[in-house]
Amino acid sequence: MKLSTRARYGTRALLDLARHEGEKPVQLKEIAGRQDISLHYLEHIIAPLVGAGIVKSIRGARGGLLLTRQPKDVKLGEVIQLLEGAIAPVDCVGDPASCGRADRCVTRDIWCEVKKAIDATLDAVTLQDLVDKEKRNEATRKQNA
Amino acid sequence: MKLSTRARYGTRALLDLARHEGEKPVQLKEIAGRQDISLHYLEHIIAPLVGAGIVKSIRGARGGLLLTRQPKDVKLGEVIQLLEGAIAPVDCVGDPASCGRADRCVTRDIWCEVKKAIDATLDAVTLQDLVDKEKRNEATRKQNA
DNA sequence: AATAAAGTTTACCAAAATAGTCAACAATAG
DNA sequence: CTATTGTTGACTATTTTGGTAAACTTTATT
Repeated sequence: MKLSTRARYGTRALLDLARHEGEKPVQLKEIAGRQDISLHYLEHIIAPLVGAGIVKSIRGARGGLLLTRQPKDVKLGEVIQLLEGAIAPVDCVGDPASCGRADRCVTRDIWCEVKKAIDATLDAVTLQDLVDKEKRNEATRKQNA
Repeated sequence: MKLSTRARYGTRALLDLARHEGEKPVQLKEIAGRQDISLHYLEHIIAPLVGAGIVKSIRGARGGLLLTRQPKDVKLGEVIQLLEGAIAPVDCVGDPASCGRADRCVTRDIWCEVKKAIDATLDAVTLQDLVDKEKRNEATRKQNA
């Protein structure tokens, strides 16, 4: 039950993008630098997000990335789904045909509930929530310094 | 976010054990047969459960496995934990030192919540619950047949 | 004591998934 | 035209997972 680093890095990258977005596009290179992620690897991670239309990319000089929606309209569940594929603890949750026992398997019911619990948790959080939280954290740290 | 087959098989095996347990120990071979799991593989899966004392093994002729507690006292969360290791979507959830950013990382907070959601779901179910559910299922199937 | 029936342990292997790098390419601003 | 930036696909290394095999230990039975 581990989250892939793609999902972790991708979430961090989106959060970074949300925080630094303004008029100008944010460059992959900047995000990679701030988040300590290899630029090349980050390219691959961002790709599915561009593909899904969550972020828009602008090529060429002065190019970069932009969010296509407001951070408050981007649920974490959607992001993880794109980076990680569907959150199904076992295949038969999404695809009952994948196991001959699915129709009478009581453990399957449990895995379904687990999936629901995860989805609910992730869908309750938006990028904006993360941005806000990060800002609050930083303010607190500054006070204590 | 996949569950390993060890966790799936292990849960099925324990459920099988709980259902067939009586005075006599239940043999690995029987469980393997009923649950369609390779005997050799099942041995590996059961090992940590024996180690943790959830099941007791009796060697030699007429040996087999026994549950050391009543099925109603075995929470699924505990079982999965043993088979799968701690349910930590990312390492820093269980071990903040594993990532230098843990102290100020807001995404980490989310992963912690996901963990909590999963744990809560799994801890709400016991082996007895599964046994009961399976029995009910079978009764229903028989009626409809 | 001998033997057969269990579980235990260790070693090993193959396939798949994951993490990451590299280099050629495409688009765009200036 | 050219420097800058994202895109893509090929490639590699590592880890995890799923599984098999064989030697070993313990115990019941005769």
